[in-house]
Parts: sequence; C-alpha cells; structure tokens
Amino acid sequence: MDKQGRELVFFHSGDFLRQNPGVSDHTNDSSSDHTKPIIKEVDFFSSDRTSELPGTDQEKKIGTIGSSSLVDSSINTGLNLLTSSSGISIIANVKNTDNNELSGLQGELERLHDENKKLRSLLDQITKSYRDLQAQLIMATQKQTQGNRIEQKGELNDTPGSIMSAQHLMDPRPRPSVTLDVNDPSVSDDKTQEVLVSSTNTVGTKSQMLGKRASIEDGLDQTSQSWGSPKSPKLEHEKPDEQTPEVPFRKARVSVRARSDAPLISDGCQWRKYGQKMAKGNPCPRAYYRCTMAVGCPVRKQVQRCAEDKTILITTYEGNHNHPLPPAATAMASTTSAAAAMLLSGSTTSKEGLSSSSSFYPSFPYASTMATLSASAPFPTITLDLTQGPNTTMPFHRTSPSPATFPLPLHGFPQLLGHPMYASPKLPAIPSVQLGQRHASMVETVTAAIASDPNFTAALAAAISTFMGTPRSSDGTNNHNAPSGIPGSPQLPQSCTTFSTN
DNA sequence: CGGCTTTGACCGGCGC
DNA sequence: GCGCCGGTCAAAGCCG
Repeated sequence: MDKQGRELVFFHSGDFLRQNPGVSDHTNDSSSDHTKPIIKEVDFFSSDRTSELPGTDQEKKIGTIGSSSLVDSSINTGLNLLTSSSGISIIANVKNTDNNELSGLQGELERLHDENKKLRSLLDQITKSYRDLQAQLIMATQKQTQGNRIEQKGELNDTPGSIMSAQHLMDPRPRPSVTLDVNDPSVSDDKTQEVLVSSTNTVGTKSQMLGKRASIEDGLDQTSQSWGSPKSPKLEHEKPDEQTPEVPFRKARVSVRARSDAPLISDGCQWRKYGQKMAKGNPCPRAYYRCTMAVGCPVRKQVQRCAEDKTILITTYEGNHNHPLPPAATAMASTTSAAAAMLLSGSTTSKEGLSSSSSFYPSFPYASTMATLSASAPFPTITLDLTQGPNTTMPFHRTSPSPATFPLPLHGFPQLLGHPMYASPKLPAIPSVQLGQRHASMVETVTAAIASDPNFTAALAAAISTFMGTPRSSDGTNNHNAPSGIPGSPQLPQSCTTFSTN
C-alpha cells in the first residue's frame, strides 16, 4: 500500500499462479537492473514473512524467494557476494560487512514487524469503518426504498423485514415477493438502460466493491442461469416462477471501451469466435465470441470498433462464467460484474432513478455525475469507458473524499461475469485492455486508476480483511453453483486478484 | 487431427 | 405480412 510499483496478488485458488504474462510485470522496482523473479504474492500480514512486507527491500525479498543471483544478505552475504555479478574483489570485506549488515537487517526486521502491526491495526480500523458504513448504508437504503415504494405505488406491501428490503434493493434478482414491487416494470420492460460511466467513476466504484463481492456472488449464479441460454432474448419469458408480468431483471451487458490496436482485448479468458456481422451504422464488423474455458460457459462477448474512433475497441460482455478464471480474467470479470451490478442496482431502484443518474446512484457519488442512460439498446448495458489510457492520469473527480462512500448498491448484486470461484472481494474491477504483447491492458488502465484512488486503500483493506477473516478452503472448491452467499456477509473469496499499482 | 476462424444461412424480434 | 436487423448456427477451410 505504501509503495508504488508493486504488484499484489491475493491468492484464492490454485489458479493464481497462472499469471497472465501480459500482466505479470508491473513491478516498478527502481533497482531492477536484474532480471528477478516477480513477486506475485505479498502477504502483508503473515507473521513469518515480515521480510516481505511492502515497502521493504524488494531485492532482499526476491533473493529469498527466487533463485536469482540477487544477494540475499540476510542469509549468506559472503556466498552471495561471490556469486554476485558485481565483483569478486569484495570477498575480502565480506567478514567485516557481515556483522554490520546483519545488525542492520535485524533492525530493519524489527521495523518491519512494527510496520506490520501498524498495518494490521489500520486494517482493523478500516474494516470496522467499512462495516459501520455498510450498516449505515443499509439503513439509508432501506429508508429510501420504502420512500420510493410509497411514492411509486402509493401503498406499500408488507415488508417482511427491513433488512430484507435493503438486501433486495441491492439485489436485482427477481424475487417473488417484496422485491418485485421495487422494480417498476415499466422501467425495465422495454427500456434499455445504458449507463455510461467514465473510468473515473468506474474505478471509484470498483475499488469500493471490496468486501461486497460475496453478496454479488450470491446473485451471480442465478443470473448465470438466466443468462446462460444462447437464446438470451427469450429469457425474460422463461422464468417459470415469475407469475407476475413484471420481469424486473433483464439481461444486462457490460461494455468496455478501451483504446487498443489489437482486434481483441486480452482479458484472460479463452474465446472462440462464432460469428461476425456487419452492424448497422458501423463500418467495422462486430465479432461474436463465446468463452471456451469450460464447456457450456454461457459468457459471450461482442467486439467491435467504435465507428467514430476506430482506435477504440468496444467489448461487450454478457453472462457470467461457470468455471474458474485465471487472475487476469478474474480482473475483467470483476470489472464487468461490478459494472453490471451498478447497472442492475439502478434497475432495481426506481423509475426516476433510471432517468437521472444522480438518483440512479443516490449513494454513489462517483457515478452521480457521469452516468448516462439510454433507452436505445435492447438490453441494459453499462459502458465502462477506459479510453483515457493507462498512462494518462486518470481523472478522478472525487466528489466525496470520504472513504465512506461505498456504493453499496453494488452490494448484493449478482456478479454478472465474474465467477463465484473467484469470489474475491470485488477488488476494483480491473478491466483489461489489450495487454497481450504490445498493448497496454485495461488491467493496467484500471489499476493505474486504482492506484491513484485514495479509496483504493480502504477497499484493499476491506478485501484483505475479508481474506484474513475467513479461512479459505484449501481444495479450491468454490461456490460457483451454490449461491449461498448471504448478502452483506462477504463470502469466502477464492479468487486471485491482482493489484498492480503503478 | 483437433481447435479455431470464416462466412453464408438461418432464426426470431421488431417496426412499418 | 414483409423487410430489416441482431444474433446464432454450422459447414468449410485454415493452422499448429
């Protein structure tokens, strides 16, 4: 947290080691003249690995972990000096320097211990703050929901529980009872909501998704089911238990706009092209891909270049994965799911909310000024505009400096694309622009934004606390078919989320 | 040979 | 009913 140029990877499944080669090296080590193994995990809080604390000598850490030629002065300075490329003549001084280095290292180790403790306490504080805020937001949301109902319906159905309504507000899944009346059918019926969220807001949202992923996961599987059919347009009519004509949950999509010269963005998933069409009004063909990482994975995406600016690649995701995802794909999935959650959160609020971004995300200051809605698309679509580029400073228009502004509408929403197996706390969704071999990635784009977002710290802390607070199952099993997550209680995250704070 | 891309055909929704 | 359009299918070809 305190050092830039650090890549953090939180392990939550065995897949995390499959580092996306394109994403792998974000380390910005100033002393990296050497080719050193990239540290892919930084355990902030492991007591026996304090030497790997961030902000410490990375060379030392790397020397300990990897097999590079770096001097691991904490272990065997003399020997390493012999093998170091810097010079053999130093040998004579090894003995003298050993003691000095050793004492210095011990001091540093102690300092790192202290630092570790401080980080722990900070994390605790942040976690507490987060929970308090979450509770407050639930309360506020509850009140707002009730208010909306009164306004829209003039009357209120019995509310089984206040929490229930709050949860519902944050969960777009169609529920047979109270939830339905929250969603004005006229809102979602034939209207398509297209929400354009700038990267600024998006990142802010994503970073605040931390710790709320569990509840998002909760809804994911159901959305997965509802979106799984290739004949997705029919899905609204396929809900057997939907007795009422109102089908509040429509198929939502997440569109990512990013500058890329490549025909595809590298999002970590395997895709198979199954069609290509010339879309009306766009000279560039639209390509259709489906995920081939697992048999029957319902996720599809459309890739098309922007008609106005052909350097902009528009990738539209639909559905959510029914299989584990590699870290890079998780990042994208998190991004899109977060965005979709935003969208769906709006679709579950109120009719008025759909026509006004400010009311659309009443508790979401970042989107409040950037979200636009459109009724032109056939499906609710949220667009993440990442065309600002990773190397340009992301314009964070922070309307609220308070880390307390967790966009809790995200909380409890179905994760549209991220897979439950990677139910990591919704770390700032990291869309990846073509990272492949030459192109900057959306991962970088967003992570760059994340890195400069003050809320990131809080979000990261929440994520870490989630990880720490819940023992992870070692077998890598996950809940991809069991939406057992309880909204509000972070599910056990098992994903690998990569942070690259450049 | 398996997996992928290409590409024309097909299908369903929607507006006129 | 018809045509347009978006989306998908599936055969053929390509490639490693």
